[in-house]
Amino acid sequence: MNKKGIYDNINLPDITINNLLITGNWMNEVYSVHLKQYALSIQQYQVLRSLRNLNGEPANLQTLQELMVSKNSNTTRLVEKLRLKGLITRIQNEENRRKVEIRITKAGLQLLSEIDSSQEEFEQNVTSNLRPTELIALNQLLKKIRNK
Amino acid sequence: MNKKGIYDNINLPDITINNLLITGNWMNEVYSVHLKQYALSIQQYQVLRSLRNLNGEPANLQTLQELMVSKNSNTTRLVEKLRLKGLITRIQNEENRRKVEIRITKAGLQLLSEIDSSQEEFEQNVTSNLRPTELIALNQLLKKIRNK
DNA sequence: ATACAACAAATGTATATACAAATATTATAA
DNA sequence: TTATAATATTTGTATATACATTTGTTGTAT
Repeated sequence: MNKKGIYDNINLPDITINNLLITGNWMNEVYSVHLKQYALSIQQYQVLRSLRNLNGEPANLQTLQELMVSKNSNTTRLVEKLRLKGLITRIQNEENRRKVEIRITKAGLQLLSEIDSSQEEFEQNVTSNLRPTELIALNQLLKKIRNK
Repeated sequence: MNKKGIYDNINLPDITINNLLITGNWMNEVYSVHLKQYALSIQQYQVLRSLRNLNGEPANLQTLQELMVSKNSNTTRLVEKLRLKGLITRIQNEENRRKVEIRITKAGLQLLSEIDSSQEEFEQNVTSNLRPTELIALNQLLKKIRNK
C-alpha cells in the first residue's frame, strides 16, 4: 500500500495549467498597472526597449513581432501609436520597399530613461517573494515546460 | 573575486517576468486551440466545469467571477453566450432578486463529458516535459511569487 | 414611510486582439 | 518579358476585454 501524499487525488497537470494562466494574468495586470503612469502598454514598452537595445540600428515589423511577448498581427497599429506619440520613427526601407525601418527617437529614449528606475523597483518588487536561486529554478521550469 | 555564473550581468527579475508572460500566453494559446473544436473559450469551459462541480447547486455571477482565471466584468455576457447555446440556465433568485441562479444543463453536462477524455489528453500532453516532482515544484514557485 | 447607502447585475463605450483577406513590392521561373 | 510565387505590411471585421456608469433591488437609519 502506497503512502498518501498531499497531491494524491488531484489533477496535477490541470492545477499547473491553471496556475500558469493565473500567474500570467496576474503578472500582466500588475505590469500594466505599473506602466499606466507612462501611458504605455506592456507591448509598447517592450518595443521601445527592444529598439533601445538596437542602438540606432533599425528594426522592421517582423523583428519587433518576434521580440514581443505575444505574437500578434497588429504590430502595424501598435507601432503607429508609438509614432503618433513621437517615441519612434517609421520610414520605408529603400533597398526593399516592402520593409519599414523603425527607430526610437530622442523622446523615446528620454521616456525610457525616466521609466528605468521605477521599472527596476517594480521588477524587484514583483519578484521579491522568491530568492535568486528560486527565480533561476522557476525560469528553468518555465522554459522546460514550453520545451525551449 | 567571485566566481562568474551564467546568470551574472543579466537581470534575473526581468527575465522571470517576461518568462511568466510568455509562458502564460503560450498556455493560453494552446489551450484555446484545444478548446476550439468545441467552440468554447477557456473561460467558458472553466465556468461549465465549475458548475458541474457544484452538482446542481446554483452559482451566481459573483461566484463564477471568483472561480474564473481572470477577473472580468463581462461575466454577464459570457454567461449569456453559454445560455444561448443551451449549456446553462440563468434564473432570478426569488429570495434576493438582485442575484441570479446559474445552473448547467443536461446538454452542458453532455458536452463536458465529451470533452473529458481529450481534455485529459491535452493536460498530459501540455505538461509532459515536466515530471510530477517538477510540476509540484513549479506550482509552489508560482504560488510563492504571487504570495498565495 | 422615506431617503440613502449597499449590493448584484447589466449596459455603453473605447480599446485591444485574433484572424482572414487585401495591397504593395520583390524574386523567380517559363 | 510576363506570369506566378513569395514576402512584408496593412486593412477589415468580428470578437473580447477593461472601465465606468446605470439599473434594479434590498437593507438601514431617520
